[in-house]
Amino acid sequence: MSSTRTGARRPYAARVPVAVRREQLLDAALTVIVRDGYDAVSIDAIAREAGVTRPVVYGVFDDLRDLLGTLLDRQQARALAQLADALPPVPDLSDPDRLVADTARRMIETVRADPMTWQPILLAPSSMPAQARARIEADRENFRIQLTGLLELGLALRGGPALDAEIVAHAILAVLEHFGRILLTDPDRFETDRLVATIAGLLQALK
Amino acid sequence: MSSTRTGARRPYAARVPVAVRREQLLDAALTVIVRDGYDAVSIDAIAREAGVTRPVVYGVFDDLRDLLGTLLDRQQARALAQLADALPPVPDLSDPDRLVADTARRMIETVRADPMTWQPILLAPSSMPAQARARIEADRENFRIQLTGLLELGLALRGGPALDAEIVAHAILAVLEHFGRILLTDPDRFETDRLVATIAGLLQALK
DNA sequence: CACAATTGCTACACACGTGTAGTAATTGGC
DNA sequence: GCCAATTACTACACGTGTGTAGCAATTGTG
Repeated sequence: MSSTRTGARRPYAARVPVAVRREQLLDAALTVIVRDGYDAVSIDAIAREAGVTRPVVYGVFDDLRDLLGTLLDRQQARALAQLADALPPVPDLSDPDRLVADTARRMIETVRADPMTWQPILLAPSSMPAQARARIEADRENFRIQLTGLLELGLALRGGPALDAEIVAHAILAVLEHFGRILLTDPDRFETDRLVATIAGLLQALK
Repeated sequence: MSSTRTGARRPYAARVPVAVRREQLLDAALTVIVRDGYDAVSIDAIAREAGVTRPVVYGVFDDLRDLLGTLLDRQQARALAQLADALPPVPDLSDPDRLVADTARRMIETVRADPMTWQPILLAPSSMPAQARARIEADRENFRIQLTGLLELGLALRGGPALDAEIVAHAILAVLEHFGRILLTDPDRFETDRLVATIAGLLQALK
């Protein structure tokens, strides 16, 4: 375990009210996840990262499941808020292609701006607790359903070809997530403009 | 550890030559991975799955890293062989759209036919050993490069719009993998014909 | 400035995985 | 049928994570 050398007493960590410690521990957990991956997450690792001992963590959370669930609540809220900001509140339907391109640009910039929030979502590994995976998956599904609706509308409005909106929504989301992952793992690989330009080109080709 | 009740001697597992045991252990490891995930893989779990004790495993492999590396060799070879079978050996360039649709159908059927092989590749989690991840990623990259070349050729040949072939190749691969994952986790969700029809529709829309 | 509430630490018992030394069962060849 | 080579098992020492009981330091309040 973490340094059980008997004799020298460990210097006390700053005394901090529970509510603050809670946030610190969630931050520590996120840091560990982003830096070392989900596999490295343990009560012990989080305590170490936060500079306290394990009993301090147990004083705030029941166990790792409880802690990660709470973290997910927080990160889910942040991600959804950012996503809502990136999506157009009052879509200007007069130029659908431009609308799509602008929205894509805002989403790219959103991920670039806060990778800590997006990494655990876009790079969510199977080792994540099943409960957490299910909740992320539910959000994803929800987003996909909205996207499907938009597509049906858009395809009709734009006079494009008759396509299976559900499948296309799956495909679009898969592409979004793929490039989201690239933005996280290798941010300099593709410039934002290049990605947006390709989207615009594809839309134009679909006349 | 696994049942250390002293007294009753464990019945001997069938005596088997090393070469056979090696394959059995690889099969056991794959079973554990597919059923319980990478996190559940351990020398102990594999030994249990194979119905032997840990020292038997250590008699065949140095450690877990060695075992998983060997498994990856085997599965990589199987997957690449299946993929090669699915791709057209002598592409008929007279009807590119049909060629793409037929190839897609064969790939879908390939994944459906042998999910055990494809799950560890398509659902490869971050908890996988870095070395193994790197090798799978190298194959993916290789495939993507070939795809990029085909696209440049195809886009020119087909008289489609000028597009960023590299980005489009990324996107296509992301979509392929996404539907591959769906085929594994929820095989009945989309019928093969429906997927192929959507591809055909998209191609047609891109005239 | 003392003291009680709060916060943090040490140390333990337990669980599970690793890797190995020593021993026992099996089995094919004589 | 015996025996030596092969294969498998038991039992141990060790490492790392969990969860908790009991004690120690800190701090703000009277």
